[in-house]
Amino acid sequence: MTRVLVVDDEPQLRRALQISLRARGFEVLLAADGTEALHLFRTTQPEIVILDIGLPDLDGLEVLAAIRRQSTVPVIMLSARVDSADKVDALDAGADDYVTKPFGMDELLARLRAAIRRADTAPDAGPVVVTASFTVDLAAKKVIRDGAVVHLTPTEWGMLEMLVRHRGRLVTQTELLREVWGPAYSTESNYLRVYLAQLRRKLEPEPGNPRHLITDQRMGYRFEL
Amino acid sequence: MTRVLVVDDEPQLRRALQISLRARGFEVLLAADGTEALHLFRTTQPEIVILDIGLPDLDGLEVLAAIRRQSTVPVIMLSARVDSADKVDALDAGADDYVTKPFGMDELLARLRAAIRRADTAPDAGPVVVTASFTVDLAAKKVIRDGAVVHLTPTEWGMLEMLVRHRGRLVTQTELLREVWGPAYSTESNYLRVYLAQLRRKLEPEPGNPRHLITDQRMGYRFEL
DNA sequence: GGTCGCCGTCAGGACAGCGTCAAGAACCGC
DNA sequence: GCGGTTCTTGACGCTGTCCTGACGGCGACC
Repeated sequence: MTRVLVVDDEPQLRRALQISLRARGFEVLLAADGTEALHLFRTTQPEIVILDIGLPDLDGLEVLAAIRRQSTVPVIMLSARVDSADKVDALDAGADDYVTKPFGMDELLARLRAAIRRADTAPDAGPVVVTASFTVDLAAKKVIRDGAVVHLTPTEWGMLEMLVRHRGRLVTQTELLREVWGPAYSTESNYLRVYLAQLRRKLEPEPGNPRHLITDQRMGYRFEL
Repeated sequence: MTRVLVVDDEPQLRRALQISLRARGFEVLLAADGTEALHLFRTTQPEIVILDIGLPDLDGLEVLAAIRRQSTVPVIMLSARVDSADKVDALDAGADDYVTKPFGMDELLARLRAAIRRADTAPDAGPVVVTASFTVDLAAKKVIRDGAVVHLTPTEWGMLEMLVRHRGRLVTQTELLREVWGPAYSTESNYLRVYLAQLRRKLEPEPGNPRHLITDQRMGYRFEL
């Protein structure tokens, strides 16, 4: 199901969009301000974003810039202002489309479909997770650090993928074992320790003092951005 | 220089667009009706099209459909009608954007830039992939190296095409087998190894130390530019 | 303060997967 | 039918990956 992130500070409009989009088969994620929007974006990686330009905390264009730094996901801007200069700014900042309020739901949906269609024909548009030290491209199955591709073995990649998909959350040893090595493996004979050390050596700036691949003693491991 | 095809039956608007676009560094091609537009499109292959929806002979949507049958070039529709249904039809028919008359030249130019940027970032638009060592023309099914066409067998081409279409991404052995040999083949009996070696011999400067046709042990293969 | 469990580290052996080669089978155009 | 191209297959050496066991450090708990 296609996930769409809707960012707008008007509760009525949010609800209207939620209902219309859900009826069209979209999975709808709602955010009322820029901070919430960016957090939701990072954690859920939606396929498309509808972004109001006037937000209580951050400017819509700032949110757009932050999204563009880590993704090429289609973004449709909403605005109450018909001013032509605003449109120009938004489109040049990397917006894919610009719709002025009030708008017909039909038109918005059509522009949504057009944006998704364009994104679908572009093969590259993969979800990308960016940290301060490296970038993980889940679709391409590759990691980029200092501009170069870091070579990972299948097991290393399997662990990293599992951790990144659950970024921010704790993943137990048992979960990792079952996911990477298969359901039969549930007791650990230090596979994990060896491979996690390997990942840290390849990815962490200071492998001895990890920032992203965190271990929670006696619980499991955690990936932080 | 970016070529833009402008299709509109109003001479004044045509001239205005021609002047503005030429001042912005575009090469402008003008057509006054649908037939002329399609002819010009086929012969000149412009990078972007601005297409009025109301034309004397063909409907703008028909022209759009004809273009879409042979190209994914960005098309921006113009219309005097603010009717929401028209926008929906145009966008669903494959238009990339929709601008209602009268419009500000700034806005049109911004939408033009946005459309071109999208097309540039979508590798799908350019069916030619260039590397440091050779050039792959996906549309013409040709590979050129050192100025000469490299002869590839159908199977070799199938593998290369699959890899190039997913350039940068990892492609698993199973995916390759299914795509090139058909869905029935899912286990590898060293077809891949033989043909990949063949491709490397024909394309890589150092076949023993490949730069573009990379293998990720136990995972699959990857095409790098 | 000692013991115990958990984690990180290291190095080495086993082995599956990869690259390579060459020869036979299948296919195609003439 | 014939020559040439293309595809398939088997064998073999080698490299990268995986797993293992041993060791040391650290904190928790008794």
